[in-house]
Amino acid sequence: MRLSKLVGERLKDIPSDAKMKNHILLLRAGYMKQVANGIYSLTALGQKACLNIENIIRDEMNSCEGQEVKFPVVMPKELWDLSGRYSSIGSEMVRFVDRTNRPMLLGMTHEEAAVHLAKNWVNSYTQLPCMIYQIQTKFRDEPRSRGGLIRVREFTMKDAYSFHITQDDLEDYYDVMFKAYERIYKKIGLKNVISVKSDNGMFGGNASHEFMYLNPMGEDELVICPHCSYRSNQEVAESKIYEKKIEEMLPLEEIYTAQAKDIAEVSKFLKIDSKDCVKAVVFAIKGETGSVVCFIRGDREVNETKLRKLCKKEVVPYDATNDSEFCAGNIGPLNLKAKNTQIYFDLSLKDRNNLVTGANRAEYHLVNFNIERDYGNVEYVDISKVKSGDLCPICGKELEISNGIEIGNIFQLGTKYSKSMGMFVKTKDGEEINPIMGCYGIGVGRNLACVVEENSDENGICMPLSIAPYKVHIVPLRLDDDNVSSVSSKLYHDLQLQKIEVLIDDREVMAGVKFADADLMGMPIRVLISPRSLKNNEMEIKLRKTGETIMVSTNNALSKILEIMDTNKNI
RNA sequence: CGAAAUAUAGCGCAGUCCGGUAGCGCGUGCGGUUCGGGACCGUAAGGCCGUGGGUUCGAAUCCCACUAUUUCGACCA
Repeated sequence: MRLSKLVGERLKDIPSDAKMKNHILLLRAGYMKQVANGIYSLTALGQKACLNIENIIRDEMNSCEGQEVKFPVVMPKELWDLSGRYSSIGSEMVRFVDRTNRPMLLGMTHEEAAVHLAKNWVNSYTQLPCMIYQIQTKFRDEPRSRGGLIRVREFTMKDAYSFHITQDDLEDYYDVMFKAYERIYKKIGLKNVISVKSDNGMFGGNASHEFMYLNPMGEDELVICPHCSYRSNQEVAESKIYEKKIEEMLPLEEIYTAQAKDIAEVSKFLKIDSKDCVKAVVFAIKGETGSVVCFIRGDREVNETKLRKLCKKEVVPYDATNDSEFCAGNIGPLNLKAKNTQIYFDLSLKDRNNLVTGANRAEYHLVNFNIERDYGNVEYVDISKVKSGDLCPICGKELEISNGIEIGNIFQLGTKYSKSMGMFVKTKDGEEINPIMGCYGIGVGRNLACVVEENSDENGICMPLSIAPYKVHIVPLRLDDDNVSSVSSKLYHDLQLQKIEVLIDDREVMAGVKFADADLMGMPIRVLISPRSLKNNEMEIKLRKTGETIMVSTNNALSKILEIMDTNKNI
């Protein structure tokens, strides 16, 4: 490709909308252009990089006996009614009607399509296990996209679906996919990746893991044990937070606490540790009247995912300030007047006494509150977020919290979809069962964004060889020099004959401009051809990532480039 | 969906307070001098000032509504 013809402008200024490094660089280097909120066009650079990632994924899926298929982007409502997800998924799914007024939707995931495709020709255990996958556009009407390709509404993703007779068989295959994912991240140039236990969310099912690219800008909070293998998404993380503090019970007393409302104010007012306070957190139930009140130790936060699972309702944080049912700022278990309320006590309150809690009366709190003595026996449940310094549920040592970007996930679905959609296979014994399913996703663009996040410097992107849109970037200086012109165009054609993707900077501009653009776009191998080096019949090969420079004779340039590409798969 | 900000040339921005027919830098075309890290000189093109309404002799500027984008929060496989 001739750079002068390459569509997509390179920007000197930082686009004012971009915050994350990958977003800034992909825009500045001309890999993509925003069309609308969370919707981008890719240029040839962006598309080639994505295709390279897709092909790495494709190879790995094929090596796991996957069969590449293609599901439709648009599906009829009835298909999704079978699984119940047409109604259970909210406005992130785009719904519309076709011209005959038939309700349709845009695919945001394809479990239903996968079962629909497989159910009619998979009838016997002899056909299982099998896996089908696709690489295709998904649309999710995200309420808030951000970070360039990190979180978008329209994106390309590989999604795979496997079918099994037994749970053991699924687990074996799950492990095969787990390892394939690890190879994929390594190949595309992402090192800082870990896997964590995750929530099953709208998929339902049993075990699931997310692959996380560790990054402080990541939207997911991860709980990691540095001492053992425990790694979990905060949503489902557990910890030992049990800190007994049992003293002689003192008499319950109502005291004036003025305007002190939140835990920070109350503990400061009373000069006590926030761990000795009972925090009340109120949630509303989506689509229903009534509320959920959680009591938790003052220094801790409620994990909404855990709470949702526990009460089996969609709960959302609720501002009780103007609700006369509650005396906001002074809510406590004792004398709580609110009706139609579920109450939960977090484990963090167990075996602690002489606590401070709201008196359900403005400007008053109770001190020396002892749950069993003053309120009664309660069942303590785990609804707490894990905090840094909590103890690992496996090894008991201190946990750490990190942020990560989800770059892939694998789920054990169980029979949720095969059952609801009536897919049956006959076992060896002639029994008809619903096959057990797994599903496995990777977002292509998000992975590209993470690769750029990890592989860049102050001058621009350092594309890994494996996914670089062009492997070699020829930079001829002084194209008005006949020798430079002919030597560089010969190398250009020779590389093309070798089927190597090559970019040549055929613009008659100053050296600095060419260098800056080459750094920005980030092709891994740069070949500099100039009158100066040609005097010695040489050209200069420079590796973008390491800065390493190799002088090579004109005759040996091609073979040297091939050698570099062969031996430096990791540049 | 809640809070805030922004919207002027391809990109980055000034002009808005205090109304008088739009400017800077980069980029782009042309001519020239340069040219191994974004060089310089000259010259030219490029804007319905987000959209709609209002006030006014006159609106980028004041008022109202809407829309889009961004940030924070809510939400989210």
